[in-house]
Amino acid sequence: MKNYNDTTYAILGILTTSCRSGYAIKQLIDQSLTHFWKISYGQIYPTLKLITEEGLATIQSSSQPGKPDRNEYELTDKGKEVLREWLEQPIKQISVERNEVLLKLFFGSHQSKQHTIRTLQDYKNKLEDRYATYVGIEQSITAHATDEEQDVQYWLLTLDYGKRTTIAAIEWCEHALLQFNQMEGG
Amino acid sequence: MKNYNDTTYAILGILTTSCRSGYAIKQLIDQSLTHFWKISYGQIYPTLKLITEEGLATIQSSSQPGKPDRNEYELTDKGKEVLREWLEQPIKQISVERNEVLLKLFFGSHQSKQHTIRTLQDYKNKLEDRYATYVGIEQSITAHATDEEQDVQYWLLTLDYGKRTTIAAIEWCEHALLQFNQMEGG
DNA sequence: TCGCCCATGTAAGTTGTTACATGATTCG
DNA sequence: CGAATCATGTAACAACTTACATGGGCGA
Repeated sequence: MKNYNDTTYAILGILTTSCRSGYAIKQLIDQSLTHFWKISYGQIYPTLKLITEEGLATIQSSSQPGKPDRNEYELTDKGKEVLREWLEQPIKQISVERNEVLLKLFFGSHQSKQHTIRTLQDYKNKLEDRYATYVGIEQSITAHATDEEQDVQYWLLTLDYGKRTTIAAIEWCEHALLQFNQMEGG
Repeated sequence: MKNYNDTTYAILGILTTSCRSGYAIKQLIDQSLTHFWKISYGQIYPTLKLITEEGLATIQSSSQPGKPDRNEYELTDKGKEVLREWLEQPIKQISVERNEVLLKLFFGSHQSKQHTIRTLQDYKNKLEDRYATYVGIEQSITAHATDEEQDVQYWLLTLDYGKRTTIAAIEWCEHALLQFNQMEGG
């Protein structure tokens, strides 16, 4: 069985939900996967084309009153099989997340403490915004939890991951800030 | 002042330490920055070339007994200035880390619980390995803490970040596993 | 009419990895 | 002599972003 990249599998997975067009896929990602996956249109449309060419999905044009036509994609049996195979494959090596703040902090001795403190405070604020976003997504998922109930518990679990690791990062910021502020005062 | 990408700044920063050749940069990254930054030779050497062309560093060939010659780079005043400017710039939007496990879990309803449990357990093991790696790096930094003492506290802070967020991820795994195992039993 | 949402798509550019090529020295 | 480490570099490819092009409908 041929291998595709994770972005292709992400799109195959989304096509199992009620989001079936390029535009709808982008919306779902921006609303519900944004904490661990992002895709731009520049990837979505070419990938949908590839998926169709490979026989993993079929395309139907659908017209809706008051809105432009949209191309709706539906997974074929082969497409479902490819998705299932990927799901059952063991995970690859976990990847390193590049972190600009840590990179700057690594070279922090070439900077004033004031600047380091400012960077940390800025990071903490951004993390708190992120946490608030997660709570928002959580609420909107729980609110719309009528139709696809089986998926909801999985979606909430991915959010819980985001919340927990974000809290840990915020606590680290607080700890680091305390350390630098003590230096200042001492 | 011209803008470069973060990888270029990472290399400029490393050139402030005792690592001054492409090979030594790669070693430092693999040993001490590996938890939040990775660069391949395919990027290091072209970037060093760029840095030299831009007048941010000068190059001297240095011969050592018993080893091949190496190109040693040294930051110019302009190079130091560019680094300092970057350090003082406010951080950009914090980026999303792509997570294959979360992506699979998001589509977990298309999979058996056994497979989900296996994926989570596998992930937990990998996270525990990662944690052990961090402790190892921490010990080697503390052990070699004689010369560049001012940098050490910053380096340890970046490791603390890695440790804290990894623990949070491990705890999430345990929580998720508990949830699925209860379903199994109940 | 202007701006916004809906909707699809492409081209150019950036960034990065992998695999390869080369070659010296040291150690077993 | 073979393997490992030290050392530099490039070419091909993969992945992804940004900016642009296009155009219909709707509401203020």
